[in-house]
Amino acid sequence: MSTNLRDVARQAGVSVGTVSNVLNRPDVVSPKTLERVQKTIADLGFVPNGFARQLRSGYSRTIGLVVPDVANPFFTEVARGVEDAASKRDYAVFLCNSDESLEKENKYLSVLIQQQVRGVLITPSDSKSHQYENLRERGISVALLDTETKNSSQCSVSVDDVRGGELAIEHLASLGHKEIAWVTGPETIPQVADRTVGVMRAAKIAKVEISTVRVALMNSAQGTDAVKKILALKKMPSAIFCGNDLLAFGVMRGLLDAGKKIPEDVSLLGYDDIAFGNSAAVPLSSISQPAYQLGVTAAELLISECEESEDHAHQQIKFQPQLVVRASTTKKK
Amino acid sequence: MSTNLRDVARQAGVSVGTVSNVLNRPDVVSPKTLERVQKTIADLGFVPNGFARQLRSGYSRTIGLVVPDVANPFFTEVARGVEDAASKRDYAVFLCNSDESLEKENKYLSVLIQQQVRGVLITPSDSKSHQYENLRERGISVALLDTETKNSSQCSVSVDDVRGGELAIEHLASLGHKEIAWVTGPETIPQVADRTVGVMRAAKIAKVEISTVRVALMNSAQGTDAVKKILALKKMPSAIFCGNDLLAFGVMRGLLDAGKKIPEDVSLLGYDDIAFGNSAAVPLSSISQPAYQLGVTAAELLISECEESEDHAHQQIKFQPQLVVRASTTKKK
DNA sequence: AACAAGCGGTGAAACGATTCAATTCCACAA
DNA sequence: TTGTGGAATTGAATCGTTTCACCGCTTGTT
Repeated sequence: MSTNLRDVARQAGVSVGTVSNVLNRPDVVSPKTLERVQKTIADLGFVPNGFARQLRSGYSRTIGLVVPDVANPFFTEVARGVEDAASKRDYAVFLCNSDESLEKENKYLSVLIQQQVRGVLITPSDSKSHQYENLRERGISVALLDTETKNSSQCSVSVDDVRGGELAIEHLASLGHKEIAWVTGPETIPQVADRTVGVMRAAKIAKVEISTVRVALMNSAQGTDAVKKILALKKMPSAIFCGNDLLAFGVMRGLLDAGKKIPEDVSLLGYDDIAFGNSAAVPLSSISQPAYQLGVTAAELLISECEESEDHAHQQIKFQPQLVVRASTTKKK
Repeated sequence: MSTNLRDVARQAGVSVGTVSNVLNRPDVVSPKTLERVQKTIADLGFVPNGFARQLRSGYSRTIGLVVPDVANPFFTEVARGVEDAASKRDYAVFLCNSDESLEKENKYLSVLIQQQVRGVLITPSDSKSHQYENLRERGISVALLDTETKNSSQCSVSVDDVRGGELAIEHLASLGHKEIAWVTGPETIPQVADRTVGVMRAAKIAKVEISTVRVALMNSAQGTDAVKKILALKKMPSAIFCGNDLLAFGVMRGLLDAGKKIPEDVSLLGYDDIAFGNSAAVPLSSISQPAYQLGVTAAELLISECEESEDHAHQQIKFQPQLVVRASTTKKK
């Protein structure tokens, strides 16, 4: 079979304990021995057996990442951030797509328990779920990703979605728009709910009228469908704000197909500022979130929680969204 | 700490062997004992330690997925396919981004060995690498993803890149283009090399002149940079074919910024047919690959290889690319 | 010379499951 | 009563690490 510690020890003429030290505490081994053992390890192509290591030490070096859908460019960026940060700390990442289904989410959490992950980074698909306590009881750290928590007994990394909603409406209002359509997904999604809060708050202050257009899934196809509903509104809005860029792309296509000009006839604003916004038919104005940074920060926070569990102070980090103006929004005529 | 087999055994008044049998071979245990032990397990909330189980049995239920970059929409789709298929079989997936660096790739392979994955799905960043043999010797199955292998001793799932290159040039030639720029990455990437073969073969037949413009990384930024090189060519080509859509988006932006009209001044053709092609400034014609299907098929193949290692027949599956014509390519004036 | 301190290194005891040869149990036949 | 065979159960060995008490050896101090 594959070579093990004992083989290396025999070959290098030392004890297994010493080889283990070379691996885990190189500083306590004499340089001469260190080098010899390292050479043997390289020669034999030895890689320690993770199970045995973890069995003995009680801890794995893996974390789970549960997101609604990596295919959503925002989460793709987040995932890269998580992966890069974890890799830097020599952690491996399990990728799980919950598709915003609580059932799938729970199934994945069970799998992650079985895999004995050290921690879990999760974007909950639902605001209330008790499963997390179950994980904690088993000694698995949990940190919330792209979700705020009022509960100070856990870490969270989020973007201020309320502020994002405000920023959007403030921008459109400042351009003179008084009737705005807000195209978004189900309110059960925490981010959606928060953005709506911001939208409504800013609308009240700026005396803007909001027509909410609800879609079931926040993807491009549903955006195109939503255009029919928008065109059927009693009064055609002069600006449209979409819950994310995917939705906005769909809306853009629907509008263009319907013969509307952007931004001359209607201004369009997205959310997430994904990379393709620049290359869109009309370069898309959007609310930018630091997705990659979000992932990196979350992973670092989670891992440090895992490793210093004693004196770890839970942190709730909140990033600020930013308005990025491109060609799709302009002054109301 | 958490309860273990011994605790259960003591509590139920049986030996650890019996408890293990209750878990793994309930049929050999007498009904009376079975029931008693199961009740004890439930009472204590006992969950077997996966490490110990796997250490002894030698097998895990995890696979590794190594791709150049999940942030590339093509691989994002592939990853979703892999994840969905693996999840259906109760396997968990480790996500690894090699960034087309052999060094990173090898580092990740070591990590995967440590994690004792059952199999690895990899898109090699380099055509020649011996590390895979190393994995096989350790009993880890390896299947090639988006890469063909002439070696019938391993599974591979790929798309016919040579044909893709041909399709592209045949399309452009049929529109009357005689000078075509081929914007692509390093030939060390197998897909790139194959597409080039197809390009050259079709060009020869159609009597088309190809100017190759090489970039280091196949992303949007480098596409924009490449435009300078294209504009500096002795003779401006009437069509540009890009190694992937990301590159094409960059080229598109560069061309538009330089005042060129697409497709009137120059036709532009991409590769991968990613979802945003439709929403681009000029809807992008492209060569489409069945990315999600590729991922699903690869994962199923790998897992079946892992589980029936004895009588497993290695398969090399090759999908066919398809031309998708949108607005960015047209007849030469 | 005696002793302490420190460094390198050793090897056996965990970790928590699975496995399997050995043992006990029990019913039934001789 | 003894013997037999099969089913149920046992418990020690095993997987490949990490950890830790302990042992020699060298060096420095008094």
